[in-house]
Amino acid sequence: MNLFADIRTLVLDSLTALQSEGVLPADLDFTNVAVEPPRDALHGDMATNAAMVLAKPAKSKPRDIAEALAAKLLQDDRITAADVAGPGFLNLTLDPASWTAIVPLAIQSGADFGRSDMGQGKKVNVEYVSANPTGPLHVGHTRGAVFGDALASLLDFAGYDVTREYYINDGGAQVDVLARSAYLRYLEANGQEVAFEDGTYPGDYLIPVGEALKEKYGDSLVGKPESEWLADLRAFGTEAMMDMIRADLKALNIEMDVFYSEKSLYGTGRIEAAIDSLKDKGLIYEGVLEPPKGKKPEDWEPREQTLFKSTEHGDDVDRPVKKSDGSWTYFAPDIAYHYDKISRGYDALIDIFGADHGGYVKRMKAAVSALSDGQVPVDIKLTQLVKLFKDGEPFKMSKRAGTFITLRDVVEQVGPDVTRFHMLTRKQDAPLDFDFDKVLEQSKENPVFYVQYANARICSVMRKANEAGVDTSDAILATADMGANTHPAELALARKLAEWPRLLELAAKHNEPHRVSFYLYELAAEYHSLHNLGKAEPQLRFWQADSTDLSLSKIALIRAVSVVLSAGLGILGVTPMTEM
RNA sequence: GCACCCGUAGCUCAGCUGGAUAGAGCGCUGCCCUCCGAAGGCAGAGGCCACACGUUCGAAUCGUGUCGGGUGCACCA
Repeated sequence: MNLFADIRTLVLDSLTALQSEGVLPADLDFTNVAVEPPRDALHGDMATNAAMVLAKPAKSKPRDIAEALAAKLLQDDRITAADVAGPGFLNLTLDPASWTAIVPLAIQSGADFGRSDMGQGKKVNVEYVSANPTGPLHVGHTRGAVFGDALASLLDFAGYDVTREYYINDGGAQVDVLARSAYLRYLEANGQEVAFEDGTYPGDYLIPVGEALKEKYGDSLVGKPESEWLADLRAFGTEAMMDMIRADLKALNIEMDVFYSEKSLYGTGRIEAAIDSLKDKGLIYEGVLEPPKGKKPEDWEPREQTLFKSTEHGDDVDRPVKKSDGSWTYFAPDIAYHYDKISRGYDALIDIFGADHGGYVKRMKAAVSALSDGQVPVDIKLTQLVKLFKDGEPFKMSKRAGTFITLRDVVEQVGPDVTRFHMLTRKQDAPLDFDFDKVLEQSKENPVFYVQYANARICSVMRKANEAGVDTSDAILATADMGANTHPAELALARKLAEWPRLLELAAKHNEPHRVSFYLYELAAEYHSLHNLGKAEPQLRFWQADSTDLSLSKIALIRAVSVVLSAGLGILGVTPMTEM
């Protein structure tokens, strides 16, 4: 299915043959031999660097190896030309049928076209969003949510066994604040005037929580000391917030497999067990940290604490797991949480954090490395900020000014599809501009639209053909003769389609779903280009009134484009549009 | 002060495992609708890939350093 992989196999086989013939020495390492699309289409269909990679170990000239390899490769039916170029590149031209053979395959596979087994069913845990359960999700969370979800889908498509997980930070002081804030709203619901001081959450979203509390408790908690209601309200508030967050995620079509509670780690001995595990490795000690250099806090004083020797696993300084009063730091339950993930048998962990957690990466990696004895790789992806624009003007989020932009605000204004695609048009670690007007613009300036438009155009052509009485069902198209697709622009499109399985594996290997977005844009561009050629050259139109066979041949090609667009959009979590 | 991310066309950004003449969109200059959706396409101009050194047959890509921008920096979460 992956033509590039097929040809690479052919190249390796040929090299092996050359070895047995004594042309090449026997002990060669082929791992760096690549077969890839050339940058310039004029160089042919595929290029291999085999000769240059092997020249030194084989102690011969690159061009000599290339010549010998070329002769071997030409014996294969699929290879119609093999030219040595530049320092020793071997440019291969393939029989057009090799490319167009991808079309019926794509149509038969449908939404599964490009699925890979590279993951070999390995268990991967992708943790994302993990926002504190103290309020609605905002735009910053949106990016992490979309990125994490698309990455999870991508890995699933690449053959991994993926778990989508959310870590609920319901164990710290911030849920006490939530409980107190909810209590104020409860008093309000009971007719009292309240003031929201610093250190409380004044957001409107707690008003219904206050009313629900009145519903449940009547006025029985009014005037009671905190000790009588704090624990109950913490649980009540957290649950209410998580309901809201789940609904927010649902609005973006995100569903988690696991919600993991931080609180569930306390009082169960699990934090202690994780720390003990580190202690067994000699990585826990009592000590005093140096003050941070260059920026000495006013109230700094040396304190003896329980520390994790994270420096032994690549961190810059050792990190406290207990505060000086003996209680756990935030880091301790996080260690326990990752210990739990490891013990659940994952082969790899991926954490997606906001950019403001950048300082947390090294210690987390150190912890996982220590806990798993370096056996479980953890990749931590930071998602950069989203800059919001309206009418080309930037505007800032500010809780105080009341311009607190929530995930819900964004999705309600532009819809989940546009939100998701646009958030994936940049690498996750580069800042992203989000202009409420531009993302809705219906022009090629807007990649979301451009890709959707290509699919809509294809569907439109097929509708036209249908109206004329041509059966364009996939069953028919999959058997269409591809021989009529010989024009360079048609072959270019087929070539682009053939890149899909390869691209997908690369995107999955690097944990970079944005590559899918860029590929889809390029594929759409190839399609639009061919579509327009039909205006000047009627023989390139997809729907040929005087020949059903010809029409089916050409429509099969673009149906395959639609299949790949749909599969790619599916990974991004975007619904393909059949008309606009 | 330290750590992490970033520096590619006027602007916003791609660029794979190091590979050939570094790509796209916007903007700019022209052109293409009696014709499958012009919501599109084609062509042109525009680059010291921040800088320096190193590794290499070969560096935008890898390494080190410098400069510039962003973010985070005990006992918060």
